[in-house]
Amino acid sequence: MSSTEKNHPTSRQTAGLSVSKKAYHHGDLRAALIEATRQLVEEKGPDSFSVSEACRRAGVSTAAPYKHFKDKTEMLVATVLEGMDRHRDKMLAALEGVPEGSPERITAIGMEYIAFALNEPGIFRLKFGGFTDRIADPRLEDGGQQSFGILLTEVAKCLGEPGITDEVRRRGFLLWSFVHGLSFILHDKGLAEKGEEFDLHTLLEDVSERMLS
Amino acid sequence: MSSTEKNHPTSRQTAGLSVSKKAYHHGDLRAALIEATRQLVEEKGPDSFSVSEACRRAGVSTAAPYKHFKDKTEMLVATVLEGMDRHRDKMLAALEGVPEGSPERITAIGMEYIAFALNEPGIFRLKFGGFTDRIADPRLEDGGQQSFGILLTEVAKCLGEPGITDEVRRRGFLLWSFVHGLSFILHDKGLAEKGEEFDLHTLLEDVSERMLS
DNA sequence: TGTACATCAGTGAACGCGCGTTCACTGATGTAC
DNA sequence: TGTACATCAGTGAACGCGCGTTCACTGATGTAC
Repeated sequence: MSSTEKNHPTSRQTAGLSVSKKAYHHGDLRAALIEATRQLVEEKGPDSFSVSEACRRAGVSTAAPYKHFKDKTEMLVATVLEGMDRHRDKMLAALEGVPEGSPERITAIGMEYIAFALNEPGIFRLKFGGFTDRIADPRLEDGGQQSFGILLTEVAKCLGEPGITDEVRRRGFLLWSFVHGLSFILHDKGLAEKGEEFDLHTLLEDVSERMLS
Repeated sequence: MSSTEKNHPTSRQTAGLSVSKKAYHHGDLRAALIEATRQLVEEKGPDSFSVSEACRRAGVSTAAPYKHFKDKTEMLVATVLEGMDRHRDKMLAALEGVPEGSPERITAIGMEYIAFALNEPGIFRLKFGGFTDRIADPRLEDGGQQSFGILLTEVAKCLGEPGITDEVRRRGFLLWSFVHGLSFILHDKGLAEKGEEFDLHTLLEDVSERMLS
C-alpha cells in the first residue's frame, strides 16, 4: 500500500475534450494507453510495440487495456487515428495565410507531410509502411482519403480547374507519390544522405512548379 | 527413418555459382535457407519471419542455420543482398536495346524499380521499409549506392551533362523519390486505388519528361 | 585398394524469455431512496 | 445526511505459445598413408 502513488501525476485533470468520460480510477486510461502506445511506437518502432510494455508505461496491469480495446490491433488503430487527426489539423494550419491558388500552398502541404513523417516516423510507418498482418481498417482509409482530398482541392485551384477533374487527380497523385517517397527516403538515415546536399523547400517548390505547369 | 525423403527435391544439383562449396549433407544449406527466408519474407512479411519457420521449410533443425549465419539478422541481410543483386541485374537488363541517352531509359529503370517492389514487396520493405532494430549493414548501403549510380549515369546522358554533376544528382534524386513513393503506394492495396485509373508507363514517361526538361 | 583419422554440417533436446489474452476477483465510485 | 446497492475499471495470477540461441553429440564425408 505504501508504493502506489508513483503513477500518472497529471492525468486526473487532462484539460480535455471529454468531460463526459467518467473519471473512475485512472482518469482516462484509454487516452493514457494511446499516448503510451504512441511513445513506444516512436521509440521502439511499430513492430516492437507490445501491449505489456504499454501497460507498464501507463502503470496498469496487462489486463487493463482489454476494458478499452478489443485487442492489440485496436490499440494500434486508435493510436494511428489520433495521429492522423493531428496530421490533418497541422496540414490545414500550414495553409493559413498562404494565398489561395498559389503553388506555395502545394509546397506547404508537402512540407507538412514530410515534417510529420520525420517527426512521427513510427505513426507514419504504421499508417503507410505496410507491416505485419496489415491493418486494413476502414477508418484509416477514410482519414487518408480526407488528407488526399485537401491536396486535390489545392491542385484544382492552382490549375484553375473547376473541380476535381481527371487531370487534377493525376497531378495530385504524382505530387503525392513524390512527397511520399521523399518522406521515406529522408526518414532513412542511410538513404537520406543522397539528398542531404539539397534544400528541402527548394526541392518541393521545384517539383510543384514542374508538376503544375 | 521412413519419412525423411520429403525435402528439397532438386537442391542437390543447384546448377550453381559455387561448385567450390562442398556438398556435405544437405548440398547447399546456406542457399536453401536464404531461399526459405526469401519465401517467408514474401508470404508473411519481414516482421513475421522467424528462424524456426525457415528451418522447418528447409527441413533442418533450428540449430542448423547457426553453422552458416551468426544470427537471425545475418540471415535477413544475406537474403536482402541476394535480392538486391537480382534487382540490379534486372535493371541493367531492362536497359538493353533502349537507345543511349533517351529518356525512355529512365522510364525503363523506373518501371523495373516498381516491378521489383511489387513482385518482391517483402525484400523491398526489408531494404527500404525501416523496420525493427534497423539493419544498418554497409553491404546493403553499397548495393543501394550502385543502383542509384546506374540511374545517375542515365540522367547525365539524358541531360547531356559531362558526368555526375550537382544538377544530375538533383534530378536523379527527384526522380528516385517519385518512383520510390510510387512503389510504396502501389504496393499498398488501400493506397493504390487512388492511382489505379492511370497507366503506369505513361505516368513514368510524363514524370521523366517533366524532370529532365 | 583399404584403413585410421580429422573435420565439421546438421541433430535434438533444452533454456529462458516476453508475449497476447483469459479469468474470477475486488474495491472505489455513482445512484436511489 | 446516511445507507444499501449496482456498476464496472482495474487487478494479479495464470495459460499456452513460439521464439532465438546454446550445447554436447553424431555420423557422413574427405584425406593421408
